[in-house]
Amino acid sequence: MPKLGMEPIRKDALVKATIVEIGRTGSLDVTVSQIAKRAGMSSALAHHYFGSKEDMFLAAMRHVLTLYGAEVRGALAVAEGPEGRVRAILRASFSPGNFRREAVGAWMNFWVLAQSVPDAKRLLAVYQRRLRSNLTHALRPLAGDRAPQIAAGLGALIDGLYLREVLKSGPADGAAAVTVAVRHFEAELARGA
Amino acid sequence: MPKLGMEPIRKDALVKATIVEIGRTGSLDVTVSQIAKRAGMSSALAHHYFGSKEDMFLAAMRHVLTLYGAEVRGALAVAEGPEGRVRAILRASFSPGNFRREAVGAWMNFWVLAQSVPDAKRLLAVYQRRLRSNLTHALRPLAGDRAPQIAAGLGALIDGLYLREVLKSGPADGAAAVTVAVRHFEAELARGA
DNA sequence: CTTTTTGTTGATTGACGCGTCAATAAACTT
DNA sequence: AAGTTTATTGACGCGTCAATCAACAAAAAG
Repeated sequence: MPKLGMEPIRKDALVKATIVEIGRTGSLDVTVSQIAKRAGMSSALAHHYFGSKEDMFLAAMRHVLTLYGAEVRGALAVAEGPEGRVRAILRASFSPGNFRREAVGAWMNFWVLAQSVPDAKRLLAVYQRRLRSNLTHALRPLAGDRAPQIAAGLGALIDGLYLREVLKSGPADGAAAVTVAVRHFEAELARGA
Repeated sequence: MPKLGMEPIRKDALVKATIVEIGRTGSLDVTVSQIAKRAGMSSALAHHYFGSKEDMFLAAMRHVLTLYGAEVRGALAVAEGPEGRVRAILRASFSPGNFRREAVGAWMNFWVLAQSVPDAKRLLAVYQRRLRSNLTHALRPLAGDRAPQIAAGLGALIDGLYLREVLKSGPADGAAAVTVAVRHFEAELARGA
Protein backbone atom coordinates (compact mmCIF):
# COMPACT_ATOMS: atom_id res chain seq x y z
CA MET A 1 0.00 0.00 0.00
CA PRO A 2 2.38 2.65 -1.18
CA LYS A 3 1.45 6.09 0.04
CA LEU A 4 2.90 8.83 -2.08
CA GLY A 5 5.32 11.45 -0.89
CA MET A 6 7.27 8.96 1.15
CA GLU A 7 10.70 10.07 0.03
CA PRO A 8 11.29 12.88 2.53
CA ILE A 9 9.81 10.87 5.38
CA ARG A 10 11.91 7.84 4.58
CA LYS A 11 15.08 9.84 4.12
CA ASP A 12 14.54 11.64 7.37
CA ALA A 13 13.92 8.40 9.21
CA LEU A 14 17.06 6.89 7.72
CA VAL A 15 19.20 9.87 8.68
CA LYS A 16 18.00 9.74 12.25
CA ALA A 17 18.36 5.98 12.41
CA THR A 18 21.91 6.29 11.10
CA ILE A 19 22.84 8.66 13.91
CA VAL A 20 21.20 6.49 16.51
CA GLU A 21 22.89 3.32 15.32
CA ILE A 22 26.33 4.90 15.06
CA GLY A 23 25.90 6.46 18.47
CA ARG A 24 24.59 3.25 19.96
CA THR A 25 27.35 0.99 18.67
CA GLY A 26 29.99 3.71 18.88
CA SER A 27 31.38 2.77 15.51
CA LEU A 28 30.90 3.13 11.79
CA ASP A 29 30.58 -0.62 11.52
CA VAL A 30 26.85 -0.49 11.29
CA THR A 31 25.14 -2.42 8.57
CA VAL A 32 22.65 -0.90 6.22
CA SER A 33 20.23 -3.53 7.43
CA GLN A 34 20.55 -2.35 11.02
CA ILE A 35 19.89 1.23 9.99
CA ALA A 36 17.00 0.29 7.74
CA LYS A 37 15.46 -1.91 10.38
CA ARG A 38 15.57 0.84 12.96
CA ALA A 39 14.01 3.17 10.42
CA GLY A 40 11.29 0.62 9.81
CA MET A 41 12.04 -0.52 6.29
CA SER A 42 14.02 -3.01 4.27
CA SER A 43 17.66 -2.50 3.42
CA ALA A 44 16.77 -2.46 -0.26
CA LEU A 45 14.60 0.57 0.28
CA ALA A 46 17.40 2.35 2.06
CA HIS A 47 19.56 1.76 -0.98
CA HIS A 48 16.73 3.00 -3.13
CA TYR A 49 16.62 6.40 -1.46
CA PHE A 50 20.30 6.77 -0.75
CA GLY A 51 22.55 5.39 -3.42
CA SER A 52 25.06 4.01 -0.98
CA LYS A 53 25.91 3.64 2.65
CA GLU A 54 28.39 6.48 2.36
CA ASP A 55 25.62 8.77 1.20
CA MET A 56 23.68 7.92 4.34
CA PHE A 57 26.68 8.77 6.47
CA LEU A 58 27.15 12.09 4.74
CA ALA A 59 23.48 12.96 5.06
CA ALA A 60 23.65 12.12 8.76
CA MET A 61 26.68 14.38 9.14
CA ARG A 62 24.93 17.24 7.42
CA HIS A 63 22.02 16.72 9.77
CA VAL A 64 23.98 16.98 13.01
CA LEU A 65 25.98 19.92 11.71
CA THR A 66 22.81 21.65 10.60
CA LEU A 67 21.23 21.10 13.99
CA TYR A 68 24.31 22.49 15.68
CA GLY A 69 24.41 25.51 13.41
CA ALA A 70 20.76 26.23 14.01
CA GLU A 71 21.17 26.04 17.75
CA VAL A 72 24.13 28.42 17.69
CA ARG A 73 22.31 30.85 15.44
CA GLY A 74 19.28 30.79 17.68
CA ALA A 75 21.36 31.43 20.77
CA LEU A 76 23.24 34.27 19.09
CA ALA A 77 20.00 35.94 18.07
CA VAL A 78 18.93 36.50 21.65
CA ALA A 79 22.39 37.16 23.10
CA GLU A 80 23.23 40.63 24.34
CA GLY A 81 26.65 42.21 24.14
CA PRO A 82 29.92 40.63 22.99
CA GLU A 83 30.44 38.67 26.15
CA GLY A 84 26.88 37.40 25.98
CA ARG A 85 27.53 36.24 22.43
CA VAL A 86 30.54 34.16 23.43
CA ARG A 87 28.64 32.63 26.30
CA ALA A 88 25.74 31.89 23.97
CA ILE A 89 28.01 29.96 21.60
CA LEU A 90 29.42 27.95 24.46
CA ARG A 91 26.03 27.18 25.93
CA ALA A 92 24.64 26.19 22.55
CA SER A 93 27.61 23.89 21.96
CA PHE A 94 26.77 21.89 25.04
CA SER A 95 23.02 22.21 24.94
CA PRO A 96 21.03 19.03 25.45
CA GLY A 97 20.09 19.06 21.79
CA ASN A 98 23.67 18.54 20.62
CA PHE A 99 25.43 17.19 23.65
CA ARG A 100 23.72 13.81 23.86
CA ARG A 101 25.56 10.54 24.05
CA GLU A 102 24.37 9.27 20.72
CA ALA A 103 25.07 12.57 18.95
CA VAL A 104 28.51 12.88 20.51
CA GLY A 105 29.34 9.29 19.63
CA ALA A 106 28.19 9.85 16.07
CA TRP A 107 30.07 13.13 15.83
CA MET A 108 33.34 11.50 16.81
CA ASN A 109 32.84 8.78 14.27
CA PHE A 110 32.20 11.37 11.60
CA TRP A 111 35.52 12.89 12.51
CA VAL A 112 37.11 9.54 11.81
CA LEU A 113 35.19 9.24 8.58
CA ALA A 114 36.66 12.56 7.50
CA GLN A 115 40.06 10.91 7.38
CA SER A 116 39.12 8.71 4.49
CA VAL A 117 36.18 10.46 2.81
CA PRO A 118 37.02 13.88 1.37
CA ASP A 119 33.39 15.03 1.40
CA ALA A 120 33.19 14.32 5.10
CA LYS A 121 36.38 16.26 5.65
CA ARG A 122 34.92 19.19 3.76
CA LEU A 123 31.82 19.18 5.94
CA LEU A 124 33.81 19.23 9.14
CA ALA A 125 36.05 21.95 7.80
CA VAL A 126 32.99 24.10 7.15
CA TYR A 127 31.77 23.53 10.69
CA GLN A 128 35.16 24.42 12.06
CA ARG A 129 35.47 27.60 10.00
CA ARG A 130 32.04 28.76 11.03
CA LEU A 131 32.68 28.13 14.69
CA ARG A 132 35.98 29.98 14.56
CA SER A 133 34.42 32.84 12.69
CA ASN A 134 31.56 33.14 15.18
CA LEU A 135 33.93 33.09 18.11
CA THR A 136 36.38 35.52 16.57
CA HIS A 137 33.69 38.07 15.78
CA ALA A 138 32.25 37.85 19.24
CA LEU A 139 35.68 38.16 20.80
CA ARG A 140 36.93 41.02 18.68
CA PRO A 141 35.42 43.81 20.77
CA LEU A 142 36.68 42.14 23.92
CA ALA A 143 40.16 41.08 22.96
CA GLY A 144 41.09 42.96 19.81
CA ASP A 145 43.97 41.41 17.95
CA ARG A 146 44.14 38.45 20.24
CA ALA A 147 40.63 37.37 19.30
CA PRO A 148 41.74 34.85 16.64
CA GLN A 149 44.11 33.08 18.99
CA ILE A 150 41.61 32.94 21.80
CA ALA A 151 39.03 31.63 19.35
CA ALA A 152 41.42 28.89 18.26
CA GLY A 153 41.91 27.81 21.85
CA LEU A 154 38.23 27.90 22.68
CA GLY A 155 37.35 25.93 19.55
CA ALA A 156 39.84 23.22 20.36
CA LEU A 157 38.64 23.14 23.94
CA ILE A 158 35.05 22.60 22.82
CA ASP A 159 36.09 19.69 20.61
CA GLY A 160 38.21 18.25 23.40
CA LEU A 161 35.30 18.38 25.83
CA TYR A 162 33.15 16.55 23.31
CA LEU A 163 35.84 13.95 22.91
CA ARG A 164 36.15 13.35 26.61
CA GLU A 165 32.45 12.99 27.05
CA VAL A 166 32.47 9.66 25.23
CA LEU A 167 34.75 8.10 27.82
CA LYS A 168 32.47 9.01 30.66
CA SER A 169 29.64 6.84 31.76
CA GLY A 170 26.19 7.99 32.60
CA PRO A 171 24.22 10.75 30.89
CA ALA A 172 26.04 13.67 29.30
CA ASP A 173 26.66 16.59 31.61
CA GLY A 174 26.57 19.67 29.46
CA ALA A 175 26.54 22.05 32.39
CA ALA A 176 29.93 20.85 33.61
CA ALA A 177 31.41 21.23 30.15
CA VAL A 178 30.06 24.76 29.83
CA THR A 179 31.61 25.61 33.17
CA VAL A 180 35.06 24.50 32.03
CA ALA A 181 34.78 26.38 28.76
CA VAL A 182 33.50 29.55 30.41
CA ARG A 183 36.36 29.37 32.92
CA HIS A 184 38.84 29.43 30.12
CA PHE A 185 37.05 32.27 28.41
CA GLU A 186 37.00 34.35 31.56
CA ALA A 187 40.64 33.68 32.25
CA GLU A 188 41.60 34.95 28.81
CA LEU A 189 39.36 37.96 29.26
CA ALA A 190 40.75 38.83 32.64
CA ARG A 191 44.27 38.77 31.29
CA GLY A 192 43.41 41.06 28.40
CA ALA A 193 41.75 43.67 30.56
CA MET B 1 64.81 -21.47 8.25
CA PRO B 2 63.21 -20.53 11.48
CA LYS B 3 65.47 -18.55 13.72
CA LEU B 4 64.49 -18.81 17.34
CA GLY B 5 63.45 -15.92 19.51
CA MET B 6 61.40 -14.34 16.78
CA GLU B 7 58.37 -13.70 18.92
CA PRO B 8 59.31 -10.32 20.36
CA ILE B 9 60.62 -9.10 17.01
CA ARG B 10 57.50 -10.18 15.18
CA LYS B 11 55.18 -8.76 17.79
CA ASP B 12 57.00 -5.48 17.75
CA ALA B 13 56.85 -5.30 13.98
CA LEU B 14 53.15 -6.06 14.03
CA VAL B 15 52.42 -3.41 16.60
CA LYS B 16 54.25 -0.78 14.61
CA ALA B 17 52.66 -1.91 11.37
CA THR B 18 49.24 -1.71 13.00
CA ILE B 19 49.81 1.91 13.95
CA VAL B 20 51.13 2.79 10.53
CA GLU B 21 48.24 1.17 8.72
CA ILE B 22 45.58 2.70 10.94
CA GLY B 23 47.24 6.09 10.64
CA ARG B 24 47.63 5.71 6.90
CA THR B 25 44.07 4.72 6.12
CA GLY B 26 42.65 6.80 8.95
CA SER B 27 40.33 4.02 9.99
CA LEU B 28 40.09 0.78 11.89
CA ASP B 29 39.03 -0.95 8.70
CA VAL B 30 42.45 -2.38 8.10
CA THR B 31 42.74 -6.03 7.33
CA VAL B 32 45.02 -8.34 9.21
CA SER B 33 46.59 -9.12 5.86
CA GLN B 34 47.49 -5.47 5.29
CA ILE B 35 49.10 -5.23 8.70
CA ALA B 36 50.94 -8.52 8.30
CA LYS B 37 52.14 -7.56 4.86
CA ARG B 38 53.55 -4.28 6.08
CA ALA B 39 55.23 -6.15 8.93
CA GLY B 40 56.74 -8.54 6.40
CA MET B 41 54.92 -11.77 7.19
CA SER B 42 51.82 -13.77 6.40
CA SER B 43 48.49 -13.08 8.02
CA ALA B 44 48.53 -16.55 9.53
CA LEU B 45 51.67 -15.68 11.43
CA ALA B 46 50.09 -12.54 12.75
CA HIS B 47 47.25 -14.64 14.07
CA HIS B 48 49.78 -17.00 15.53
CA TYR B 49 51.39 -14.33 17.68
CA PHE B 50 48.29 -12.33 18.45
CA GLY B 51 45.17 -14.35 18.91
CA SER B 52 42.95 -11.87 17.15
CA LYS B 53 42.83 -8.56 15.37
CA GLU B 54 41.48 -6.94 18.50
CA ASP B 55 44.54 -8.08 20.42
CA MET B 56 46.71 -6.34 17.85
CA PHE B 57 44.72 -3.16 18.25
CA LEU B 58 45.05 -3.28 22.02
CA ALA B 59 48.78 -3.94 21.83
CA ALA B 60 49.14 -0.99 19.48
CA MET B 61 47.23 1.21 21.90
CA ARG B 62 49.43 0.18 24.78
CA HIS B 63 52.42 1.02 22.64
CA VAL B 64 51.42 4.59 21.83
CA LEU B 65 50.32 5.22 25.39
CA THR B 66 53.59 3.82 26.70
CA LEU B 67 55.56 6.02 24.34
CA TYR B 68 53.59 9.03 25.44
CA GLY B 69 54.04 8.21 29.09
CA ALA B 70 57.77 7.76 28.67
CA GLU B 71 58.11 11.06 26.90
CA VAL B 72 56.21 12.89 29.62
CA ARG B 73 58.22 11.22 32.36
CA GLY B 74 61.47 12.11 30.64
CA ALA B 75 60.45 15.72 30.25
CA LEU B 76 59.33 15.95 33.86
CA ALA B 77 62.65 14.58 35.06
CA VAL B 78 64.58 17.54 33.70
CA ALA B 79 61.95 20.20 34.35
CA GLU B 80 62.62 22.85 36.96
CA GLY B 81 60.00 24.41 39.15
CA PRO B 82 56.23 23.95 39.03
CA GLU B 83 55.72 26.12 35.99
CA GLY B 84 58.52 24.31 34.23
CA ARG B 85 56.77 21.04 34.96
CA VAL B 86 53.54 22.15 33.37
CA ARG B 87 55.36 23.40 30.33
CA ALA B 88 57.26 20.14 30.12
CA ILE B 89 54.03 18.15 30.00
CA LEU B 90 52.66 20.37 27.28
CA ARG B 91 55.82 20.19 25.23
CA ALA B 92 56.02 16.43 25.59
CA SER B 93 52.39 16.09 24.53
CA PHE B 94 53.14 17.73 21.21
CA SER B 95 56.67 16.50 20.72
CA PRO B 96 57.51 15.09 17.29
CA GLY B 97 57.59 11.60 18.77
CA ASN B 98 53.88 11.62 19.64
CA PHE B 99 52.46 14.35 17.48
CA ARG B 100 52.92 12.70 14.10
CA ARG B 101 50.14 12.29 11.57
CA GLU B 102 50.07 8.54 11.74
CA ALA B 103 50.19 8.46 15.54
CA VAL B 104 47.48 11.10 15.84
CA GLY B 105 45.31 9.31 13.31
CA ALA B 106 45.77 6.05 15.16
CA TRP B 107 45.13 7.70 18.50
CA MET B 108 41.79 9.05 17.37
CA ASN B 109 40.77 5.67 16.06
CA PHE B 110 41.67 4.11 19.37
CA TRP B 111 39.33 6.58 20.99
CA VAL B 112 36.59 5.27 18.75
CA LEU B 113 37.56 1.71 19.56
CA ALA B 114 37.12 2.51 23.23
CA GLN B 115 33.42 2.95 22.59
CA SER B 116 32.90 -0.68 21.79
CA VAL B 117 35.84 -2.48 23.42
CA PRO B 118 35.93 -2.17 27.23
CA ASP B 119 39.64 -2.97 27.41
CA ALA B 120 40.38 -0.10 25.08
CA LYS B 121 38.23 2.18 27.18
CA ARG B 122 40.14 1.13 30.26
CA LEU B 123 43.47 1.95 28.62
CA LEU B 124 42.35 5.41 27.62
CA ALA B 125 40.95 6.02 31.08
CA VAL B 126 44.35 5.20 32.56
CA TYR B 127 46.04 7.63 30.20
CA GLN B 128 43.53 10.30 31.10
CA ARG B 129 43.89 9.81 34.84
CA ARG B 130 47.65 9.94 34.66
CA LEU B 131 47.63 13.10 32.58
CA ARG B 132 45.23 14.77 34.94
CA SER B 133 47.23 13.69 37.93
CA ASN B 134 50.47 14.98 36.45
CA LEU B 135 48.92 18.30 35.59
CA THR B 136 47.20 18.69 38.92
CA HIS B 137 50.35 18.03 40.90
CA ALA B 138 52.34 20.46 38.82
CA LEU B 139 49.63 23.08 39.11
CA ARG B 140 49.00 22.73 42.82
CA PRO B 141 51.81 25.05 43.97
CA LEU B 142 50.73 27.59 41.37
CA ALA B 143 46.98 27.55 41.63
CA GLY B 144 46.10 25.84 44.89
CA ASP B 145 42.54 24.61 45.04
CA ARG B 146 41.87 25.56 41.48
CA ALA B 147 44.50 23.16 40.19
CA PRO B 148 42.07 20.31 39.45
CA GLN B 149 39.79 22.49 37.40
CA ILE B 150 42.63 24.03 35.44
CA ALA B 151 44.01 20.56 34.85
CA ALA B 152 40.66 19.40 33.50
CA GLY B 153 40.62 22.28 31.05
CA LEU B 154 44.20 21.77 29.95
CA GLY B 155 43.65 18.07 29.47
CA ALA B 156 40.61 18.61 27.30
CA LEU B 157 42.47 21.26 25.34
CA ILE B 158 45.30 18.87 24.60
CA ASP B 159 42.91 16.26 23.30
CA GLY B 160 41.08 18.86 21.26
CA LEU B 161 44.31 20.01 19.65
CA TYR B 162 45.09 16.43 18.73
CA LEU B 163 41.66 16.05 17.25
CA ARG B 164 41.98 19.15 15.14
CA GLU B 165 45.33 18.13 13.81
CA VAL B 166 43.77 15.37 11.76
CA LEU B 167 41.71 17.82 9.72
CA LYS B 168 44.73 19.84 8.74
CA SER B 169 46.82 19.02 5.74
CA GLY B 170 50.57 18.98 5.63
CA PRO B 171 52.95 17.85 8.35
CA ALA B 172 51.93 18.16 11.98
CA ASP B 173 52.84 21.44 13.62
CA GLY B 174 53.54 20.67 17.24
CA ALA B 175 55.00 24.08 17.96
CA ALA B 176 51.75 25.84 17.09
CA ALA B 177 49.78 23.48 19.30
CA VAL B 178 52.14 24.06 22.21
CA THR B 179 51.71 27.78 21.77
CA VAL B 180 47.94 27.55 22.06
CA ALA B 181 48.15 25.31 25.11
CA VAL B 182 50.72 27.49 26.85
CA ARG B 183 48.55 30.53 26.17
CA HIS B 184 45.71 28.88 27.99
CA PHE B 185 47.95 27.93 30.86
CA GLU B 186 49.35 31.43 31.22
CA ALA B 187 45.93 32.97 31.07
CA GLU B 188 44.74 30.80 33.95
CA LEU B 189 47.91 31.54 35.88
CA ALA B 190 47.66 35.27 35.39
CA ARG B 191 44.15 35.28 36.75
CA GLY B 192 45.10 33.37 39.84
CA ALA B 193 47.99 35.64 40.74
C1' DC C 1 -8.65 1.28 -18.92
C1' DT C 2 -4.06 1.17 -19.92
C1' DT C 3 0.48 3.14 -18.88
C1' DT C 4 3.70 5.27 -16.09
C1' DT C 5 5.44 6.60 -11.83
C1' DT C 6 6.37 5.70 -7.00
C1' DG C 7 6.91 2.56 -3.16
C1' DT C 8 8.40 -1.78 -1.44
C1' DT C 9 10.64 -6.19 -0.46
C1' DG C 10 12.67 -11.09 -0.62
C1' DA C 11 16.13 -13.23 -2.79
C1' DT C 12 20.48 -13.23 -4.84
C1' DT C 13 25.13 -12.11 -6.01
C1' DG C 14 29.77 -11.12 -5.64
C1' DA C 15 33.32 -9.78 -2.82
C1' DC C 16 35.93 -9.83 1.15
C1' DG C 17 38.03 -10.92 5.68
C1' DC C 18 38.86 -13.35 10.04
C1' DG C 19 40.42 -17.21 11.93
C1' DT C 20 41.86 -22.23 11.41
C1' DC C 21 44.42 -26.13 9.84
C1' DA C 22 47.55 -29.13 7.79
C1' DA C 23 52.01 -29.26 6.26
C1' DT C 24 56.96 -28.03 6.12
C1' DA C 25 61.31 -27.02 8.05
C1' DA C 26 64.84 -25.50 10.99
C1' DA C 27 66.54 -25.31 15.58
C1' DC C 28 67.02 -27.12 20.31
C1' DT C 29 66.78 -31.36 23.68
C1' DT C 30 67.82 -35.78 25.39
C1' DA D 1 68.94 -40.31 16.19
C1' DA D 2 64.65 -39.58 17.61
C1' DG D 3 61.55 -36.38 19.52
C1' DT D 4 59.99 -31.77 20.76
C1' DT D 5 59.43 -27.07 20.29
C1' DT D 6 59.31 -22.84 17.45
C1' DA D 7 58.63 -20.53 13.05
C1' DT D 8 56.14 -20.11 8.94
C1' DT D 9 52.82 -20.22 5.16
C1' DG D 10 49.14 -21.48 1.51
C1' DA D 11 44.69 -22.74 1.25
C1' DC D 12 40.17 -22.39 2.63
C1' DG D 13 35.71 -22.60 5.25
C1' DC D 14 32.40 -19.88 7.08
C1' DG D 15 30.13 -15.89 7.85
C1' DT D 16 28.92 -11.12 6.65
C1' DC D 17 27.59 -7.30 4.02
C1' DA D 18 26.81 -3.81 0.22
C1' DA D 19 24.47 -3.51 -3.68
C1' DT D 20 21.38 -5.32 -7.44
C1' DC D 21 17.34 -7.42 -9.40
C1' DA D 22 12.98 -9.17 -10.35
C1' DA D 23 8.53 -8.81 -9.01
C1' DC D 24 4.46 -6.93 -6.97
C1' DA D 25 1.21 -3.14 -5.38
C1' DA D 26 -1.04 1.13 -5.57
C1' DA D 27 -1.69 5.69 -7.03
C1' DA D 28 -1.53 9.15 -10.78
C1' DA D 29 -1.65 10.34 -15.61
C1' DG D 30 -3.30 9.87 -20.16
